[in-house]
Amino acid sequence: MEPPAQHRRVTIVDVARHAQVSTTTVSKVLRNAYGTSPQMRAKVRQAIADLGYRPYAAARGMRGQTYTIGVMLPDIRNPFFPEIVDGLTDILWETDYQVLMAPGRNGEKAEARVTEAMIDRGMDGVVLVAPISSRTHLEHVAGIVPTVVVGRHGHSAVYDTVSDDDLTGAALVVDHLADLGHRRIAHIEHSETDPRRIAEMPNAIRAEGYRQAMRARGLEDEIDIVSTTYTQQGGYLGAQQLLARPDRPTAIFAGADIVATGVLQAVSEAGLAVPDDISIAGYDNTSFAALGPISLTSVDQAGRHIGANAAKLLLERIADRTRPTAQVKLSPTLVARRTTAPPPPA
Amino acid sequence: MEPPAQHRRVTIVDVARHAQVSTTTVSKVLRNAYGTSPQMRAKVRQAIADLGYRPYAAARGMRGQTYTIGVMLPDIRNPFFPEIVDGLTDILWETDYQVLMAPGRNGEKAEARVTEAMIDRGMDGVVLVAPISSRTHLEHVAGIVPTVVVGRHGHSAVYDTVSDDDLTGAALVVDHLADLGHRRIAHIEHSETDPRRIAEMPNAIRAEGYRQAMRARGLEDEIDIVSTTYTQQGGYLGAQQLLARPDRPTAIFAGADIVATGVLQAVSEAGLAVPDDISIAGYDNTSFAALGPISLTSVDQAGRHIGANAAKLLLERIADRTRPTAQVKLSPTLVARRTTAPPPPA
DNA sequence: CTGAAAGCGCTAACAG
DNA sequence: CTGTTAGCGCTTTCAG
Repeated sequence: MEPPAQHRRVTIVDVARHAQVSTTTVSKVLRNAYGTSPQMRAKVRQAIADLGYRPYAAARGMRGQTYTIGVMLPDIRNPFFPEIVDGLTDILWETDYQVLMAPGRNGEKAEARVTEAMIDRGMDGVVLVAPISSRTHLEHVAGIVPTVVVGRHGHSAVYDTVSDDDLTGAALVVDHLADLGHRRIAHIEHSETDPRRIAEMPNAIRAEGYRQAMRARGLEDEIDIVSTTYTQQGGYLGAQQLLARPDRPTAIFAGADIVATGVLQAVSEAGLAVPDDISIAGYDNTSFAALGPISLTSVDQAGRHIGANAAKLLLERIADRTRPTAQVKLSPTLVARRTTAPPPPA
Repeated sequence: MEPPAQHRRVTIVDVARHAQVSTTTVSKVLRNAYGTSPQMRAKVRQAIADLGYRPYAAARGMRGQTYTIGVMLPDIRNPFFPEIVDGLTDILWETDYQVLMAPGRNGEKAEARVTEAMIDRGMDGVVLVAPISSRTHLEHVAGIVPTVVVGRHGHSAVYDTVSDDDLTGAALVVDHLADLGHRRIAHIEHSETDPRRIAEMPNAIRAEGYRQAMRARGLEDEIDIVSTTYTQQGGYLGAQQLLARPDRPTAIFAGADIVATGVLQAVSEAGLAVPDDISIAGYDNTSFAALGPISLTSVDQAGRHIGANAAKLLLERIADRTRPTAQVKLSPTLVARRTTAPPPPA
């Protein structure tokens, strides 16, 4: 009857002893595995409750699963990503899996470090949101751990993907602006120079969608793209360039809402009124866009659904690593608000 | 000379064999531990490079450290928290530690789940940002794993704290508004009813700072607090209540910038102009506040410094779990922008 | 259906 | 300074 040593954790052995069964049985109950009688289960469950036992995930990982899912986010400042995380959590909350996130910082080195860290920690699955890493690296990761890639196009035989139809999304914006009467519609993109990634990255596809839509409207001569980054700063600098043009655009299509925030900033500093002097549209329809004083026209890509789909695909793949990969593509919609209006009279 | 089995990880045994040394030696080199000759180190390093070996963190955790630090964030939407994370990462990036984050979702149950998950995964240390859990729970966690609590006041003998002087911060806002000539200054707080937490939570202390400052300016009869939450939605609903008052306030002090976004929304919908009809101030000085069209007066609490301090304290505590706990308190500053101005003439 | 025993990859004692 | 050995807590064969 002596008290347990101050800092020793309750282990499976303690539970087994308390319930008068073997550790194997306890382990089976823990995993809801096949082959335990109801009485055994009840006894074990009681012992677990009595002792306040929780399995040590690190140890479980040595033989089986860690019940941990890693989510790599490119940028924790972009208000779009929380939507995806919410969608993931909605699904995973009901399961035994714990979600752990890490910032990829929009850099190949940082992303490699994060993915390696997740692999080394024995994570059962990973969700990579808008990764910039090479396809080779993504497939390498997916070869080791079940992987879902979010927001990146392209078909892979080893990982599942969930993405938004960025080509269509960009066209929605261009058409909306052209319908309002704009011709000089400029675009601010997140710079992408690697040809191997151009076909896959959402930012590159939005830019391509912009080009195609401009051509479709007979505005090929008005195509005007500034390359910066999907950050507030990127939007600010990009807009400054555009506003300095001799024939400045009457509308700016920012590749992401976070970019639009910087654009608004630059436009306001230039003493221009939105939408009277210039129209602004974003992409992502973050809660920021809906905000009264901002009221930004934006493309909604249903981040929560994206996240939920990613979670489901990941669970399926964890359950069966050999099933064929799936590509889920969701359709965006345009939410027109007060930052877009007909252009000022020439 | 046969190739290694397709999917077996390279282990410390492989490295030891390749370098013709014992696993102990490899382990020591890995940890930069005392007692290895330069030649040994070189040989081992070479073998590690040759084989592309990376230690399996889950296994290391069984005996020693996992080289993982957990960060619990209450709300991944609040743009203030990335600042803290950046500060943490600045320091931890140089070390072997990997930062993994999880959302506490502003709920006691969710927080318990997250802290347990971190403990169960053998994390070497945790940073809890603005936790709402009971002090008992915090001390329980800190008794198991080195812990730094951020943004919560109160002295503990088992965990270190880093916080902002919220009492002063709130006073800065009230004084600023009172100096401009406001008397009917209202405050929107994040509701706190648990008496045990009132003395510790930053939201409660900001509210108290507001009360004290109002009294100090002889405005005790004008004290007007609405209790909601530190979210955009909370700000929106809180402002709607305030604007419906028969004698509506001429200034609203929102307890956080994210709250101010909702306030701006409600004010705009009510057809009021900022700052001509009503002044608005926030707290946190997020990048959103600096934004041109918003230009929100706010209190800067140097999130990056908070994060860096937390990281340093945590590393110190991991190195020496018996050193006395420290309480770092940083001083906020007011950043006056365009959402505050003298009240409209009565 | 249940249990005994081996071992996952690593580190910590302890010898030499 | 280096190596041998014994586990960490759990899951997994494999017998009973």
